[in-house]
Amino acid sequence: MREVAAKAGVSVAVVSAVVSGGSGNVRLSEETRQRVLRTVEATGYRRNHAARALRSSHAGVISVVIPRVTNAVLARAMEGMQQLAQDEGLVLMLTDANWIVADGKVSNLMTRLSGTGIVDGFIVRTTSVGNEAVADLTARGVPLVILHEPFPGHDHVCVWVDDEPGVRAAAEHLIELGHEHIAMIGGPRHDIPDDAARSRGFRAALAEHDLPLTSQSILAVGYGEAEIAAAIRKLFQAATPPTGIVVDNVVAAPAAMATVVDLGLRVPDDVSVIAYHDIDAAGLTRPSLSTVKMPVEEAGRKGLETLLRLIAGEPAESVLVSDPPPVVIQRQSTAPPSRTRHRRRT
Amino acid sequence: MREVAAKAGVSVAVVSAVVSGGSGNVRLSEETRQRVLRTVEATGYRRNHAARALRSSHAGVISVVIPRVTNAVLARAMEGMQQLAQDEGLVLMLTDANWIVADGKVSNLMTRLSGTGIVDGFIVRTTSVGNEAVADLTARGVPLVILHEPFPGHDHVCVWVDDEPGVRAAAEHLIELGHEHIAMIGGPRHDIPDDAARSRGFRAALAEHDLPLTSQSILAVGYGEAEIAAAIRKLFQAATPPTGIVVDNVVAAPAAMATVVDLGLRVPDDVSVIAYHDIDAAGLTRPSLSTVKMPVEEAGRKGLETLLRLIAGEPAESVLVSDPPPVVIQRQSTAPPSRTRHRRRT
DNA sequence: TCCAGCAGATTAATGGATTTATCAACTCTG
DNA sequence: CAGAGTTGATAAATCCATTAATCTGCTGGA
Repeated sequence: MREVAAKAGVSVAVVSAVVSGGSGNVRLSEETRQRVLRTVEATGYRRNHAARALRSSHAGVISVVIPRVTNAVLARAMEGMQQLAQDEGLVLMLTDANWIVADGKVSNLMTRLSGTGIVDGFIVRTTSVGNEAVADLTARGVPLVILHEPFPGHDHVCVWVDDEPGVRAAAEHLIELGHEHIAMIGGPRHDIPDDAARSRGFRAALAEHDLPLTSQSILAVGYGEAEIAAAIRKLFQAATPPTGIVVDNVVAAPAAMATVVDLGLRVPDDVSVIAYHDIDAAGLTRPSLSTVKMPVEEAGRKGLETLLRLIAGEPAESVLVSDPPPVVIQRQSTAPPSRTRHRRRT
Repeated sequence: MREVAAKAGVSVAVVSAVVSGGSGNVRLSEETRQRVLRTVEATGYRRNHAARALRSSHAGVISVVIPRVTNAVLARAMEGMQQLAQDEGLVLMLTDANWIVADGKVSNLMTRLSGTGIVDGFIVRTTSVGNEAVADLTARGVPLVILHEPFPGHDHVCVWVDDEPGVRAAAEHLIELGHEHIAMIGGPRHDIPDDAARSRGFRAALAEHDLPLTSQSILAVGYGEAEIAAAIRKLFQAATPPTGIVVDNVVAAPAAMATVVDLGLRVPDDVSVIAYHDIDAAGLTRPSLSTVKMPVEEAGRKGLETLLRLIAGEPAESVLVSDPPPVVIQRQSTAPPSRTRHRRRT
């Protein structure tokens, strides 16, 4: 910058003002501005952000940590954040949570990023409040927003879509089609206690239509292939297997569908399947997958908005985004139950 | 840091040495070390990375920019990078290329990150050398590695898997099963000129077995759903439609399979499909997808390794990783061609 | 004519960690 | 016991951009 200033025949303060778009009480004539800009171009000057961050204690970078970067639902949330980030001149930095846990102890990312200067705050997706990293960060007073419904008994700032009406809409779709035996599957075990939103939504839908709810109706098993497969098999070993299944997250749907097919059942003829959350890929399977579209982009945007408030030192509260409301997107995987139930081939 | 130094009764230089693990010619007694560490703990001191980066002109952050963060193949590459990053104490920062292109002009990310201080270098996935951002960065002398085979006539540093034997293995798998009419589909148009590795691999396999290669054998259409669908339809409008298809990237497979199914064709009975690159999700479709597994993790790791060399100012060359060699993973989507060809239902 | 006011620009302090040069005190060695 | 060598630690320069405080002309109004 000193070099640029020298070549342009001005002081560094002027260069700084030009480059950062007018700062402090430094006023510039248009002519000087242009001359400096030309010099910047000519010298190939690049602003040093470390220095900028140091001086202004504001890095302009937000770290987003999610369990799997390939998760398409969270990618949609990030798209929402990105719109706002763009407007605010912020950069989003995505990290897979699995990358930052080494030998059971939490991260690198902690030690490297939580310090001042590199990132201004965190947006984290955890399904468990027990997460060490999150506890540590909040304890240190680092601005942090969790993409999840609020955890009862904890005062983390949480922003996410409202799962209850979403899952309820999924269940109601099946009920409206005429299904009477409906089960729900998926979700990290600790994420679906009896009072969690998804569970509530599912129960509410069934209760409202006087449908039976057994101990087998809700299987919370995590998103692992093997677990999902086992759960599906379990469902169809029951005396009255379901004719409709709500998969509580679309990312668990492939494993669920595969198992259903492997059991010799046809979708939707023998079983209807609807997944919670909508992603593009749902339209590309055969049968394509009916889903419930949630305001995930909006939640992402709201999450960043909330984080920015936190960073600015303003008070911020947890929010459940419910606008626009859940929309059922019917594709090929849901249909009225057939009269003649097919028997499992094996 | 000054505060910590004061409380521990030492100078800031000592604290710096303790925190950064011994630097310069500052020697420490074990006793002092412990005392400082305790003070750091007690005061909740967090190292300011902006200052650190400013002074040492080394941020410890690598920016990875890829077209779609949900791309599972690239996620595998990132896992490879991550191993090395962990060892080196580096942080990887992932950004979706789509997020950083605003109004057709390139980015935010450019202006924000390419300056010194925030990131030390870039690993970029582009399939086109025309990419403005890449050209700009390399012109500015920013350390950058492209995840792609080398672009003829350009001297970018490129690291990737060797597509030629990979695609050849895919085609040979079909040939070994007895297929004689084979087509290849997918890939950005400009990514498959006649002499590109994938094209070469495909041609080589066919040539070696004296199989016909027509103008319809290789359709490079990009990864868009609609384009893929149109290409597949085109294939089956031909006089002698293929009995085997190589989809040149597994991320294009869902759209391809969906279209095949929609045409009333059965996989693998009527058509065998094999995809280039292996991802976990390939095992979860029904029929599950045969693939060719490439050393993608290794390429990712090698890419970062090369970037680090560049950052250190050492010379670095483009590399095509070919160890371990391609492995065909046969699942349900490939089988010998059936004698009695099914006709398209519609 | 004189001064207030303003446009346009400069000076210099600042942020926090790193690192070289330097220093004090102590231990050997011949 | 003098001088060399070592250990343990400090002072101060440095990295680069930001910005509050200041300064210089110049213009318009009284």
